[in-house]
This record gives sequence, C-alpha cells and structure tokens, in this order.
Amino acid sequence: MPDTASSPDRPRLLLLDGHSLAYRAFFALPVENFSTVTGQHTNAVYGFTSMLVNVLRDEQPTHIAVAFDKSRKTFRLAEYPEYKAKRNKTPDEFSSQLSLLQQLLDTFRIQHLVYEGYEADDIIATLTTQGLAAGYEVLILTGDRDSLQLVTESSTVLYPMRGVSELARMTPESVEAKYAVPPHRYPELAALVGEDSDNLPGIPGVGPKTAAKWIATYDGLDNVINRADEVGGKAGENLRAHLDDVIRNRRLNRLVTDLSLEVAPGDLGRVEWDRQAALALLDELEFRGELRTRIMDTLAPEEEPETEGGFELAGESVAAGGLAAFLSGLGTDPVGLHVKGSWGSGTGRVDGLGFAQGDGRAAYVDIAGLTQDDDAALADWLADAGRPKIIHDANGPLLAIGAHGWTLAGLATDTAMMAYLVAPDQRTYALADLTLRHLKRELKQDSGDDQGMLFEESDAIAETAMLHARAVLDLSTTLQAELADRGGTELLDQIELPLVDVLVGMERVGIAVDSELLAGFESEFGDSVREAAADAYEVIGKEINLGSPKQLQVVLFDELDMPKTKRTKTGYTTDADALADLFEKTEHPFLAHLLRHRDVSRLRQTVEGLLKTVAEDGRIHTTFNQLIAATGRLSSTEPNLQNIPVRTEEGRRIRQAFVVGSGYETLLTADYSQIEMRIMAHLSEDAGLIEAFNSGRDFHQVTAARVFGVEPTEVNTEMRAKIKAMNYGLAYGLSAFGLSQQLKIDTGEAKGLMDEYFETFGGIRDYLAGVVDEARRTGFTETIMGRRRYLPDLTSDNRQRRDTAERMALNAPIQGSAADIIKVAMLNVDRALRENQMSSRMLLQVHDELVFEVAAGERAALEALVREQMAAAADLTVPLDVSVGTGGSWHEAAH
DNA sequence: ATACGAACGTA
DNA sequence: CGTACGTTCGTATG
Repeated sequence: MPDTASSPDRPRLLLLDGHSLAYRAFFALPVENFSTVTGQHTNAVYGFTSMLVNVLRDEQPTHIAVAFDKSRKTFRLAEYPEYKAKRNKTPDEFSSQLSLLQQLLDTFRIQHLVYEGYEADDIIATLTTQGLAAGYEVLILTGDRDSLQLVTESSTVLYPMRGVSELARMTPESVEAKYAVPPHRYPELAALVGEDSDNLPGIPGVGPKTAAKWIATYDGLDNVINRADEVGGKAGENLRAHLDDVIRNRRLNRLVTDLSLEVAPGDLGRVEWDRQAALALLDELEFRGELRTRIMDTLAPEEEPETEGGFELAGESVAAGGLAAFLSGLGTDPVGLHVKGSWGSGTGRVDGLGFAQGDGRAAYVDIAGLTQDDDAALADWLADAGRPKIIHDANGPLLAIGAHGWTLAGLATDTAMMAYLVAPDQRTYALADLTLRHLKRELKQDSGDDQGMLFEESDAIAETAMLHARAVLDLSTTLQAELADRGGTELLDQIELPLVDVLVGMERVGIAVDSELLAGFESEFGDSVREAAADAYEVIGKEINLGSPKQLQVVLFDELDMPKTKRTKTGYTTDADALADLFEKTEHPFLAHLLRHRDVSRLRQTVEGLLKTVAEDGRIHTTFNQLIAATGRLSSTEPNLQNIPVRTEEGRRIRQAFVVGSGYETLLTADYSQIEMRIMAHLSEDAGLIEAFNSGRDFHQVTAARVFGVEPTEVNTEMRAKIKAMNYGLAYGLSAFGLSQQLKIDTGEAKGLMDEYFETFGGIRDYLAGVVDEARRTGFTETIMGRRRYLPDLTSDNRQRRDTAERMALNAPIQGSAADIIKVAMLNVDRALRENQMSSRMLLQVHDELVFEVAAGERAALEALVREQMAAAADLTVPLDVSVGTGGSWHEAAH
C-alpha cells in the first residue's frame, strides 16, 4: 500500500490532467497493440484509464475531476506566439481518442472540466487552491511538471515515470530532493532552465543544478533577476543576455489559481458509475481482460445502486408427494421455468425446477426427491401444451428434460431468444446480463430480511432457481414488448421458437462416425506431418517450431532474407496466401514443405478433435447455437461440424468418416444452389439476373455471357471464373481491390470488371446502394422474414467503422434471408416427416445444406419430401433450386 | 491458469 | 481493402 496517511474523515480531492496523461499514454503504449477491429485507436484511452483506475484504487479519493485543455488558443499563446510551437501537430490518432475518453468518464460519472483560453493545469491549480483552503487533501495526477508548484504539505503531485504504470509521489520533500528547490520555486527553476515541450527556451548552459544554486544563493528568482549583474561566469553572461526569456518563461509557467469555475471542490464528490453504459463502452473499446476486471473491482466493489435493486421473492420448496397439487394450482397463465441441471453433446440432466407465477409466488422442486406420483404429475404438466412455460435459452434445458424421459410442450417464449432477436449483435444473453440490460435490475434477491420467504430453512439452490424463474417471467413481459416494437414477434413464434425442438432433436440424434477410419486418417496425416517437417528442417538445416509464426518470421525474413509480407500486429504475416506469393517469387523449397506441413497438421488436428468428441453411442453430437450469429445463421460447436473440410480432396476424405448409422439405409444431403444470389435476384428485381436463374442454365456462365456480351457457349473458363468471383463477392461488399487480389489481376482491371457487371445488372447496383441508404435511415437492415440487424456505425464519423458497417448492411439481408429460408425448410421438413410418419431424420445443417439419415425404404420418399419442402420454403421471383445426393457417407452423398 | 492474436476450416 | 462463424496453437500475461 502506498503511504497515504491521512485522517480518515478528511476529504480527499483527486485532480487529473486528462490531456497530458492521455498524451503520455499515447506515446508510451504501442498503438498497434491498442486498436479495435474497426481500426479505432485506443492506446491513449487505455493508458489513461489504467492510471485512473489504479489511483482510484490506491488513493480512494472522495472527490474527483479531470481537467482538459480547451484548445491551443490560450492566454499563453496570445502572449507568446511561439508557445508550444515546436510541438508536432497532434496526431489524429490521438485527437479521436479524447472524445472517447470523455465518454468513458461520463459513464464513470467523473466530471471533466475545460475552460476557454486556459489549460488543464490552470483548472487544477484553481481547484487545488480552493480545495486546500477548504481543508481538503489534494492529489494531482499529471504528466506536466508545471504542476509541481502546487505541491504543499497537503497537496501531492503524482507524476508518471516510465510509461503509465509507475507513479512518483511528489511531496515537498521529494521535490526538494529532486530539484533542490522547494515546490513553490520549481517554476522559477523551470523559467531559468526552460521547457522544451512548451517551446520555452531557457538560458544556454544553465541546467537544473546551476538554476537551483542561483535561486538558493540569491533567495528566489526575483533576486536573481535583480542582481543578474553579480552573477559570474559564462552562465552569468548568458543569464544577462536572456533575461527577457526568463521573465517571460516565469510569466507563462505561473499557473492561474483564480479561474471562475462553475464547480467547486464540494461539487466533485464521487458518484456511482453508470455501469451499463460503461460496460457497453468498454465492449466497444475492446477493453477486456485484466483492465476490465480492475475497473470492475475498483468501481463496483459491491453493489450497483443505479439499478432499481433486485427481485422480490416469495416461495417455497415443494415437499415430496405434493407436486401434483402444486402443479394443478399453477393454472394456465405462463409460468417462468428455470431448469437447474447440466446439458451438452445431445444430452443432459435435470436436478431441479424453479417456478415463478404471475401472482408473485415462486417454488422449487428437487428432482431427486420426487415420488412416482410426483414424477408422473410433472411429466403430464411438462407435456401439456395448455400449460405455457417460459424458459431462458431453452435448447439446453430441453435436452436435459428429454434425457430424463420427459417431453416439453407449450414453450410460450424464450427470454434469451427474444433478447437475441431484439439485438442480435450482443455478445451475451446470459440471464444476469439481460436483467441489467432490459430491466435495470441485478439478478439477485432484494436485500433486507427474508421475511417474504416461507422457507423453513435457507436453501440457496432453491432460492437461486426461484430467483431465476422470477427474472425470466419479469423479463418476458418487457422483451415481448420490445420485440413487438421491432416487428420480430412473428419471426419468434413462427420460426425461432418452433426450431428449438428441431435442433434439440438433431443434437440428441447426432451423426454416426467410423472411428476406425478416423483413427486411420489420424496416423496417415500424422506420418505426412512428420515427413513435411523433416523435409522442411533439412532445407534450413535446423529444427524450429513450424507452428510458430514468430520463429517462422526469423527464418523467412532474417535468415533467408525473403521480401517482407503484409504486416500484422505482431510482425509480418506468414499466412498461406503470403507464403504462396513468396514461393512464386523465390521458389524456395522450404516454403513448399512449410505449406504442406500446415495443410496436413490442420487435417490431423481436425481428425483428432473429431475423435475426441465421439460419444459412447459411436456418434458425434454437436451443439447448434441459435443465438450467436448476428445475421440469423446457426453456429455449431463441440465440435464444429459446419467447417469440416471439403475444398481439397485430401481434406474431403474426412467426410468419409461421417457415415450412416446402423438400422438406416443411407445418408442424404440436400443443398440450395446459389441461394444468396437467388435472394439478391429476388430482392433487387433485376430482370437480367432473374432471367439467368429462370433459364435453368449454369448461372455463372450465363451471367458471364451477359457481362462480356457473348453467347453463353462462348464463355471460357477464365471469364466464368471472374464472374463467379464477382457473383460471390457481391454479397460481401467486395471492393475492386479485393476482387483484384482474389483473381490476381490488377485493380484497374477489377474495377473495369465491376463497372461492366453493374452496367449489365443495374438492378443489383441500385439494390445494394438502396440497402445501405435505407439502413442508414432506419438504423437497421431487414431480411425477408423481418429479422433485423441494427447497425449504428453506419453513421459513424470514423471511415473504417462506417465502411465495415456498410458491408455488414449489404450482407445481412442476404445472408440473413438465406438463414430464414433454410430454417423454414427445416421446420417444414420436420413437420412433413412426422405427418408422413417417416423414420428418416435430419442430422445436420450447414447453412445451405441439410444432412439426413434415411430409414430403410424411405430414400425416394425422403428425397421428394426434402426437395418439395426446401423449394417451397420461400416464395421468390426465382426458383429455389435444390440438389440432392445420397451415399453411405457424407463424402459419398456429395453431388 | 488465462487471454489474445494468427491462422484456417466452412458457407 | 469481403460477410458470418469456431478451433487450435503459440505467446504474452498474471
């Protein structure tokens, strides 16, 4: 702990010089390590915040303010046009951070002050003077040494040494020890020595030593000036020659202590921070990890009174044997249901259930203590669609309920799902986050005594489960209204909620794998890895870690002296594209071995990962996450079955290990061809594009023919490849540069190609431009099923952020509509399978592809059903083309 | 132990 | 200087 001896009741005022501290941080922290994905630099904000939080933690001030310079036009500049003239123009990368910093201070509810014509120092000097007069202890955190003149027995300057992590505690003693003058004489010394950073030249040949000696000898600067004649030596001559400078310096470095500020120290008392806003801003700045925790620990040690508190709870544990009576008393109003348990990999376990009713009552049921009658009653209630349940993030709980042998019907809504549809870009939809985000309440019981509780004994598990159920029920009302406002109710009710059951079913079933085949691949790829590594080592004459970009950079760029590639944050990229370029230039065999090593290492690692996830039933049960992708797509984890290799034949072999399970006939895959382009054709109403699809011919060929003005039969491979790249790139907001990179043509040619394309398909150009315009106006994009994505950055004044948001706006309706369509198809296929009492089942979804396990004798019927349902999932102005393949493995079922 | 960036797999 | 994801590894932090 620092030495902060002070009487406990003496108020402590902390004053910070925002400008000087942020400026220091800006140069102390490497900017390349501190910028967000959007390109916003944050090193100054980061460094300042880090210092601020440390000092808040260590010094525990009762009052606080941050002062900023208003502009360069200060009274000092007016008096001395050269003031700070040498200082380089403030970099834009710095200026743009000041407003972020002030936003952050706002969320911390820390006042920041400016005063026209004066500098931060002057504000601090004024407040220090007032504070000291009022009996405060004052702490000044600044990177400007002028403030040392403010040091007294009751006021201390904290001055950053080396970077931003160490602070020197400048007391009268330490100032005197360091500069050999008392604090109030520091500016006298500075006037003699000069201050480079302010462009205040001092006396040549006079450093702090000489200056201090003079001040001591003559008792102050005034006397040094008055008796300048008496000062001997070369330095003395210089003094007489530069007296005017000295006098001017002293005038300029005297801080103003009597500004008429709108606030006084008494107005600067600490206030609770705006936790929500702060966390949102920290997210935006991508401040994670250690600093974020430090902020949390320092600014929110216990509770956050800005929320309206927690939840009221009144309830009890249901005793064994009493469940039937309890459940029948629940009635037909929606019940908040919290499932306590665990789940994943297609299965789960229920430990307990928390209930919350609309009348405020709650209850908890411990599954372990159920009688047979209880279990039966619960099974009935759960399966009764007339007893509506509201669950938070129901997919996992449904797995657990299913694994217990129960079925759940009547899922009225899902709070996590609603929150996702309201704002699909959020990182988390955890219940505790949602109560804060949407109810401004902490997920905790209202403090105070437990009088409302009917517990015989305190049961933390039951209390928590009831609390969660209560929060879910409360949240559902708010979220329902928010979602209705955003036009998402139908999407929820018609698509997302019904899809939960389908996905849970797919996860539960899983897909069969041939583990022995996988094991064979593992050793095969392993051999290839060793070979490639040995070959690579031989070329360079030593063994390095080929998986370490850092070691690779040394070999490639230092030892082999290859041309530098594109920069990354930490050096130069060694990605496959760059290595391939290098190989073209140098033909160095090391590169070939390295690329080979990369490929086979990845394949081996993919196989190893898959093997680890094979369950006891010989199948892999992925988890489909419905609340991750902002566009509405699903994602797949543990393992990710949506990125199994397919591009190269070697990788594609891995799909041979995904096989039909015993008792089934074959696998069937069905995918939409060019669904995103079809959606573009539909949304843009471009006649040429629509016609291209309706012609039924090869789409890329036909569009290429149109663009190049030739007959489709005259389209050669190269022409088709170019237009194919263009077709695919359109939905991503492809630039001429990007296209040129991909096609390895120059930018001019790529530009010409794009112009030609848009000339031919004007509807596409107009549509893409219109999407962005509309999104900028409304703030969101929308898919054909009304799924919205909000993109506030469309109006950002940061060009990079804006450009990124524009590409998102281009892509979201297209990718999102495709996601909508395949979700509808999944629902319809699932329904049709049940209606036809078929045993075939859906196993996987890979964005535009569905994988099925075909029951004996159902192959033809399933194909017909799938084709029909997938094609009918949306009514577009172009047909939805579905291609189907079957085979004993995923590989063979390709088409 | 944990957290992040680089790299790379899919649509 | 093309969108949307998830996983692994190496490396830098604590």
